[in-house]
Formats: sequence, C-alpha cells, structure tokens
Amino acid sequence: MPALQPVRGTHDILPEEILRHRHVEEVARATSALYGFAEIETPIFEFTEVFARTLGDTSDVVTKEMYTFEDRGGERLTLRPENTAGVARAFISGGLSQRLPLKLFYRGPMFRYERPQKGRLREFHQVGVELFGVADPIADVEVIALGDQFLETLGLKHRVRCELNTLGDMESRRAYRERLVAYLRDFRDRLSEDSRERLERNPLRILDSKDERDRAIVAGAPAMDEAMTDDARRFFDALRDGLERAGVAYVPNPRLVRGLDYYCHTVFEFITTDLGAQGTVLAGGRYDGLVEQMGGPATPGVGWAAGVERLAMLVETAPEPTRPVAVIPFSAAGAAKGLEITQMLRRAGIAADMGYSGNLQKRMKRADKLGARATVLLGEDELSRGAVSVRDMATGTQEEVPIVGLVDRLAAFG
RNA sequence: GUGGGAAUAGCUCAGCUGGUUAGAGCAUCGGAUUGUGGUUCCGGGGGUCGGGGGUUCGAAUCCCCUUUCCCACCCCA
Repeated sequence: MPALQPVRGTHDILPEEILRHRHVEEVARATSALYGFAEIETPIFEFTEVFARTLGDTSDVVTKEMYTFEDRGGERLTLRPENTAGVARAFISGGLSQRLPLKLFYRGPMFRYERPQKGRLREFHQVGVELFGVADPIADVEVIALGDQFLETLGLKHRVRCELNTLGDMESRRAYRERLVAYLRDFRDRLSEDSRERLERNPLRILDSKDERDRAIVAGAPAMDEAMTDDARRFFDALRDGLERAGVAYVPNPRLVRGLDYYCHTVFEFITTDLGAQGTVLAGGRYDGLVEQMGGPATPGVGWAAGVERLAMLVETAPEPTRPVAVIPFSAAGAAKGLEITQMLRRAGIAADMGYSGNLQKRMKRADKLGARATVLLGEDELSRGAVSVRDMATGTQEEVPIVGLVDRLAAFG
C-alpha cells in the first residue's frame, strides 16, 4: 500500500476548492438563519446503537456502510453516516424538548463505507436542518421552502427539480406494504434478483427500481394513494397547498421512496441531471417516530440534508480569494521599513503581503500573481521624503503618498 | 458487494502493430529587464510511464496480481 496516498474515498480539499465548499456552507447557514434555525454541532462519532436502532435494520447504511470500531475502553462506536440520529440524540440528552418548537442547522463531515464514484465519497460533508415539535404540515412546508431558497441562492434553481411524495402515516404505510407485497408475490419469478431480495426486506424500494422488468410489473401495482388513511391524505393535501402558497415548485413522484426506516408522511428530493447517477443533491422528510423510538418524549420532526461536495460541483460562481496589497521594498534598508509598513496595514485591517526575496521585477510579478489590487513601492527617493509610491495594479497609474496617509489612501481601494 | 473502463511531468494529454537518451502545451524556475507586473523572446529543472511480478535479446506498450480513480448496478448527499 503506497503510503503517501489518501485513504480510499477521502480527499484533501485544497485552498481554491475550499472556497467553494465554504460558500455552500455559508449560504446554507445564512438561509437557515432567515428561517429561524440555530446552529448546532454534534460529535462525529456516537455509540453504534444511536444509528443502528434508528436507521433501521434493513437499510444499507446500517447493514454495510457504517464505519464501526471499538475504542480502548471497549465501547462500540460509529462514525456518523448521517446526522439526524445524532441531532435527535442531542435533543434528548440536552433536554431540548423543553424548548419546542426547535429549529436546528448543522454542517460537518459524514462517513459511509461505499464504493467511491464522482460525487460519492467515504468521507463527505453535509449541511442540514431539523425541525422538532411541530406535527402540522406547515413545518414540512417551511423546511422544504428553506431548501428551495438555499438552492436558489446558490444559483442552482434552473438545475434542480424538487420531487415530492408521501409515505402516509404508520397505519397507511403498513396497509400499503401488505397490498404491495400481495401483488408482487404473483410476479416473484419475473422480478430482478435485487427486487426478489427487496421483497423480503424492503418491498417499497421495488417501486423505484431501475430494472426494465421491475418497472413493467410495478406499473400495474396498487398505488400508495389507495391505502392512505383520511388523516394521511389530509396531511399531504395541506402540504401541497402550503408549498404552492410558499412559492415552491415541485413535481409529485408517487414512486419516490427513501431508504431510512424513520421516514413517514413527507419525503422529498431535490435532483439534478448534471451529476450522473448521483443526482440527489438535497433530500429529507418527516420522522415523527424517531425521537420516541430513541427513548425520548414523543416528538414529531422533519428535516433534510444536502451534500456539500455535490453542490460545490454544480455551483458556478465561486467567491474570489481576498486580494491583498503588496509591499515591495527596493533595497535591504527598505525591507526593514517594509516590515513596519506591512504590519501597519494589517493592524489597520488591510490585507497585506510582502515579497520575501528577489529583485524588483520579480516581486512585481509575484504581486501580480497574488492578485494584488495595489502595490506599495518603497523607493529610496520616496522614503527620504517620508513617502512611498502607490501603484494601482489594474490601471498602472502610480502616485506618491506620505506614509502617514497611507492607510487612508489604501482604504479607498476597497 | 457486482460488472466494465482508465492510470505517462504539478495540470491536460501524445507516444502507431514491443525497438536507441519518453514528448507537447500549460504551470514552475532563471535570463533579456539590478526604480516597476500583465505581452513577447531565450533557456533550465522536473518522470522508478501508479506499485509488484512475468514473457522477451529488448516492455510505457503484451500477460498476471495489486492500489487508486472513473462509469453503471446496489444504495445514497
């Protein structure tokens, strides 16, 4: 194993790249703040049961994708594969149930042991939100509208579409599951191998199978709609009405099913066609039973998570690095003065850099490469008059400025 | 976990059916230009051809193993 290689599925985020990532995170944080969500940070590892119990015994995330290990004290720990379970745990252990409704935003690394592809990594980053304590679909509307505005602010509105579905309440879901399995049993031998497996473990997943044969069979399957209780139906109608009032465009997709066991009622995905098979960029849903299942007070919840790397690949406008002022001495004597002036500028809040070596020409080139807006030139003549020359790097114009007035003059460069 | 493609300089890539010292563009460094950047011109450095083994007089090129990336499936952000 070549040592100087990052672990499979992990990668370094280099300075140019991290500007895009930070931009995605900051837009998410700012948009969440507009909707009243406060930031929370939870540990990147938890006791294994936190995830194993909540995500479901049949989900792939639990059965084959967790980074689980034993620490020196013999505890079974897992690097978080997602953060809803961790935030729900914090909600319970931190006594936050006293402060409902509660809106939380988070960001950070997640870990899944999967086969890497573009937009699919073993360590990746998510931003996400969770809203606890509101059973009314108004909460779902807010959460989805927040996701929609977040993506719009990133300039991605034209590249994603929001797909929406309902899984119904627990009763609807159980009833539908029975109907679906009863129907599919008759076609068992004609289903794909994967789907025969799913028939036992997670039959709803067969609905969004990509296999041609499965699709043909699924086309004739009973619709989720038929098994819906009146309550579940009203919930979904209210959600759709709310989304229209909130100005969120969406496409109903009756075959949208999500993998984690804790979802009920609302499920949604914001999807792009620009990232190959990894088109889901932001996704979530309602998880009313989760907190109670973990041992907390019965508390409804709804939220989503978005993939920072996937979004960063789509975002076209990356913020520019800060452009410094370059301080350039002409001589050894000037270099001492240059240090003083550079520090004076920095303490005044002006980004400044001083070339470390080379002749004048070389330092000018370096200043150009740094993207300097202006250079401060320390010539012997000017210094003898207590002044320096300030060169505007965009226009090439240059003027002499007394050192005492330098900070004010440079502030004008913005 | 299953199936397929790829890996040559910091980056993007040439290198035909195995044949001398492995190339180009960009980047980098130096010079033309020791009080002035972007353009131009000249020159330099940089590669165990992903790693290991095999076939051969001879392997970047053919074979096997391995690592990583990419594509599809599974699944997901």
